Amino acid sequence: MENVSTAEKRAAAIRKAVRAIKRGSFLSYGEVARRAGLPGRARLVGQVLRESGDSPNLPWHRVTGAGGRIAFPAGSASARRQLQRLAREGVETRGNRAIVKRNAAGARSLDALLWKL
DNA sequence: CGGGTGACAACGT
DNA sequence: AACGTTGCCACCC
Repeated sequence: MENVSTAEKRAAAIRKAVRAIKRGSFLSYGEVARRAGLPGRARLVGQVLRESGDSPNLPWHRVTGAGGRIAFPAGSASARRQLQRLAREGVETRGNRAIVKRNAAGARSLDALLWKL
């Protein structure tokens, strides 16, 4: 049997976490990393998604930057593709970002305050 | 070995 | 909202 490198294991954990994101919702790279057991490895998530390509098996479009920000340059083909897929799942979008739902109390996250959403 | 880079995040100004 | 800095880690010169 071939040796499964730690890199491959981590990639598998990340893809699993991404597949677990429910339709109509989205998570940040950092949150995906945390759920994959790799806290602080947000960049690794991006790297794995990039090399994983666009598989129907992997809902990469449900992974956004912090606060729903789309990681791709606004207007780029990839950004539009991601926004369109999110919108099709019922996620509200505006500009180059997905709108983060606020809780019932109307409280916004600390980051949302920083980003003036 | 050292430095730059990147589908990032958090904090400060 | 816009930058600059730092932390993070895999890769590539």
